[in-house]
Amino acid sequence: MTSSAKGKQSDISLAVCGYSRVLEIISNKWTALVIYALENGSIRYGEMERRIEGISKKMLTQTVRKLEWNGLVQRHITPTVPPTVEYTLTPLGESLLQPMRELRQWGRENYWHVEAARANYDLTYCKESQSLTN
Amino acid sequence: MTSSAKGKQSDISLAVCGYSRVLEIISNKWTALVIYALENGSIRYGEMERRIEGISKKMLTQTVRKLEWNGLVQRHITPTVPPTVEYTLTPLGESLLQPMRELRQWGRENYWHVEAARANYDLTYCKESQSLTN
DNA sequence: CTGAATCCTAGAGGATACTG
DNA sequence: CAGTATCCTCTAGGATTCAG
Repeated sequence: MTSSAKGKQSDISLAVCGYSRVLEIISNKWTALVIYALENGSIRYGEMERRIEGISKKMLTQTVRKLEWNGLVQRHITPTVPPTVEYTLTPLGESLLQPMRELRQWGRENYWHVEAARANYDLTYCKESQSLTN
Repeated sequence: MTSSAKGKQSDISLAVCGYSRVLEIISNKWTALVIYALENGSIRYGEMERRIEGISKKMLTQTVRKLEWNGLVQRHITPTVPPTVEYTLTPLGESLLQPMRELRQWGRENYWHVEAARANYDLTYCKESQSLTN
């Protein structure tokens, strides 16, 4: 529609695309897992660290800070000694849960198709192992 | 539920999480835009290049190849001179459109909230400019 | 027209040590 | 407990050139 008559130029742009805006927010390595950990309610820093396999303090803090910066997560400090810090999804963050759940659902249902396609591609074009796999 | 009685150990894992599996597929810089370009049917290489603002041949080819590898896109070559190459979403690729549209919709509706949250965060914690913005 | 091959840089992310 | 601060590696992605 945009390119109906004359204007055949680029109509798809990183800066404008809604996909890209969301991906800019959730496409980091650990972001989805942190949201995942928060989807059932508030949780403390240490428990997130324990629940998310393989995450380091640095990456956890960095991820959770960016989420807070984006307004998806609320950080609440109780000034005890030692400190107690609770993280919670904001309403904005919760509104993202539904679309993300659908994505997760797609992954659960279809990932085996993806793996099959990869195996087939490699077999077809590479004969033996590797290619895009390694 | 998984960690009800005793097992308080990590129950969220990159290797298993459905989110992460999907993100592994669509979280590259140009992937979403390429799928976007394909959502209304087959399209040729050159037209994708023209429609997607700022993409280079290298990245277009790389992105589209990975999509093909994952079974989301079908590549069809007509051996004319010069060659004609058509790209089309496979049924698997089309099945991803719905969840992605919801993500895009979320972005369109809520991105301004995100920007507002960022501005507020920066104002609160940094007084002046930069922080995570730069 | 549709790529492949090189070279290069910025930044994401890991390992480790230290702290209020 | 909940982080900071450094240092270092690795690779996604850009620029450019060549080719069937």
